[in-house]
Amino acid sequence: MAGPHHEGPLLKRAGERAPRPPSPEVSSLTLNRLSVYLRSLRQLQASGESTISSQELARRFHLSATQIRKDLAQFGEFGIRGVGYDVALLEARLRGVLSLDREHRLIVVGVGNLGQALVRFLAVAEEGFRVVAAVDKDPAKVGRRVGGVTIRPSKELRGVVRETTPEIGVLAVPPEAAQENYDALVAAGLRAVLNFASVNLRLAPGVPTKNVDLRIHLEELAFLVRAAGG
Amino acid sequence: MAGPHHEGPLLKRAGERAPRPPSPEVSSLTLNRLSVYLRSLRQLQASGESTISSQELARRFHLSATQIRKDLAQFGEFGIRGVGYDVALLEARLRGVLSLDREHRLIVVGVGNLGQALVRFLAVAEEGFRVVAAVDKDPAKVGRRVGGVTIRPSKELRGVVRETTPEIGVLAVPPEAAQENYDALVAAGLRAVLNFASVNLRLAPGVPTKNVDLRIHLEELAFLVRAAGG
DNA sequence: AGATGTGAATGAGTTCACAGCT
DNA sequence: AGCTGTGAACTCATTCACATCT
Repeated sequence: MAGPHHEGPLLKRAGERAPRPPSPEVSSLTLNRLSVYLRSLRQLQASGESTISSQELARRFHLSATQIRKDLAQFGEFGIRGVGYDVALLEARLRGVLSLDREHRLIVVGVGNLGQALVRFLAVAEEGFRVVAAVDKDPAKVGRRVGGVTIRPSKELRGVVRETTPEIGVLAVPPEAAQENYDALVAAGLRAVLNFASVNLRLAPGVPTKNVDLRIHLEELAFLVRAAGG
Repeated sequence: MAGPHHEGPLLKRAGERAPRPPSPEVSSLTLNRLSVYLRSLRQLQASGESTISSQELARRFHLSATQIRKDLAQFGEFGIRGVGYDVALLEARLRGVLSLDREHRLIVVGVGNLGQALVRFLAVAEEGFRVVAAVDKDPAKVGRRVGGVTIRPSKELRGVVRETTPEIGVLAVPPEAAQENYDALVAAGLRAVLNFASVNLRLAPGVPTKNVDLRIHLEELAFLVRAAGG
């Protein structure tokens, strides 16, 4: 899982002109590592490094050199043999692969504790993603502004989506409301969903969905603490 | 790896008297699915079901029957051939396996947007886990109460840990402060860490650590949206 | 010389298919 | 008869080892 359990189908196609035409499906694991590589490259860029080998990248960020090369190989040839990778170039390429060269618009559904924190967090920190709308069922919350957006009623979801054209829905409602809100997001035309509710959603085909479940992580740690002799 | 990148080592040992003495290491994937099964069983219990087969469990919650049986097999024999599983019994067993039969104490480090939401979320919603302390570097935040705990200064971490004896640390500080705070948690004797900062931590051996990285999930969805023809 | 990119080998995880119990 | 529990087959992921290029 990252989000561990059931997730949306993975589909093909890589970076636009990258020499990997009808490549096979890319795994979630690989994609998630690309994000990690990208983050690491940004850090290198910030500290002025211009070139790096897979080995050095691995050493500095606790990764595997072979795996870096294998992962990158799925999207093209980005390095120079005998030299390594140009930091700025690889960074740009990975951004292209992950389609971070354009902005992704988000709508947050459910503005409780978590939803509110997510709106603020995303509003501030997350370059490449922008919260364009938020809805909540509770009339008391409607009209309030959070992190630059005004909360609208859940019932108007469809209209809000038409007006603000988000492509990714962020579900932060209580578990019992998750499925209906998920279905509503799909019906409204959202292209992907990030789900924070602790439920096994019945997924719509063609709408990639990732689950983030705090409780699952805590329970894993609870097990590991005891397994380690706690 | 569900939490995608580097994570702590997995260790052995299952449910106390379960007939699986020195079982091999349990994978993160299996553990995370156990959490899902447990959640599903709770729901069945709530709706009054007393017995269920792996097949029916799979059908209702979009899981795999074989996988349920294989996962459970790592910890003992919990079912009755020809019949299925006793819902209440299996629920109790899984809680035992995951060591949810006792309370796990948490300390939250960093009480910004996310940290605050986490404290409140955990304070309210998460049975089996309890936030016993929160610390923050910012003197302006110190002394304020959030979700039942009073924020204390990060500098007093060691003392706070001695007083409140948490076993799991929840890291919700900015990326640049993550490593030092992680190290401080380890030094203070925490047994596990749930990290929300976007960094590749240099992990302490013997301290299981899970990363939850919002940005990684969003980037995966960004890729998938385009791959699906967006 | 030195690093990439990659086929082959290994390992991990899932699914199949059925023996064995109730 | 029906469902669990599990070895065997298979699929997916990682690592090895080296041919290839600069």
